[in-house]
Amino acid sequence: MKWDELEEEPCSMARTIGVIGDRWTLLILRECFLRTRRFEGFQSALGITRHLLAERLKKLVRQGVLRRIPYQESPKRHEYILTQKGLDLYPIMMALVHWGDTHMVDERGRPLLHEHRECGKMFDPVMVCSECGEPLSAKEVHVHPGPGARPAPERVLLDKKAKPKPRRKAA
Amino acid sequence: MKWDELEEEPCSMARTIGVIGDRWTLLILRECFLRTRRFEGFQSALGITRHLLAERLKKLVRQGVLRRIPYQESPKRHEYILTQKGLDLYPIMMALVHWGDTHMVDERGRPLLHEHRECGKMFDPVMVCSECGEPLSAKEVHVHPGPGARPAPERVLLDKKAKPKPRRKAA
DNA sequence: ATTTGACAGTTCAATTTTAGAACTATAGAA
DNA sequence: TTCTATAGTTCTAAAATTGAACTGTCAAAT
Repeated sequence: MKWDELEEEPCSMARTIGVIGDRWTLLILRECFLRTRRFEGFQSALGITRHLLAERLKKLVRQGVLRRIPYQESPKRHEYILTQKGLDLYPIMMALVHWGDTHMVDERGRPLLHEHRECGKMFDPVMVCSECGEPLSAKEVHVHPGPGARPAPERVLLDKKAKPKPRRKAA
Repeated sequence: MKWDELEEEPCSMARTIGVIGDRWTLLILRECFLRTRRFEGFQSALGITRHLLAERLKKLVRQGVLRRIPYQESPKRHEYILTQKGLDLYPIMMALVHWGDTHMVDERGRPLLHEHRECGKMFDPVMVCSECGEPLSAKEVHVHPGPGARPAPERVLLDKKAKPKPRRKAA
């Protein structure tokens, strides 16, 4: 599968993955949220090769996640700043951090704590329903086709083949 | 950077990325949440090469995100089921979908709608503070080192170098 | 006036990953 | 016996990534 194909898929997750779904891009975005703005800053913080960094930054700019803003003339220098589209990635970042905090910490505990300015407390992010405010879990959610739904060709194929499905003696 | 190194980093996000931070793994997990359980199911839904699929499934099992459960003897066949650790990835998945819904839809609209069983309504996921319940945004959150924090070697280096930082004439 | 250093890239060979396709193995069904 | 379904494994070619060096601009230091 080529990368650009992902963005064409009738699936919001696939499209998002097409934009930010690789290791380096996610780490670059982490740095963005930690206030890194310049090429050298990203490079030395991450140890990414300059080649890849240049490429990834270009892509993020092309996608409208970052904006390339001059901060100096002669020689021309630019900073990479999160757009609103980029800032909207925050829940994804926090969700990644929180899962790591929950399932990937060692004896030493969490590397970072997060303080909510509004209430002044250290917090965890919680994902809730926009309608009733209750916390969400996979089992309470049902999926329906939306207006942008299209049958994926392979699925159609599968469905057509969906014969009686012989179940053999269970384990 | 090697993949295993990511899991060693003093950063929950990097560790999470080490486990699920590549295109195919994320797409495989999408299928898991859509109730796909078997090798062929993943393969035909995604069009991933069988080689990579086998590898990714193995890794997810090793990481405790999926469990490999026999559903049939002779020939031995297994299903891949989300563990609790895997189910806990749900907020990440929803955050990815929601960003795509917000920023990557075409004229046709959303490919999928989500219904919350509790309240019966179509919803969007919202990330809120566990302490005060208010929605979160990047600017309201401050980061502090936690018990598991370690100075990254490169950062230390950077800090030492952090000289007055000559600013040249602005743009 | 020349050298040094910071910054933001670009280029290129070597290595690693991924894609695509074919192949293996088991066992029930036709 | 042959066909099909399932779950892989193996192999080569193509693509992506790494590591390291190189380019170019300008300010500051010598």
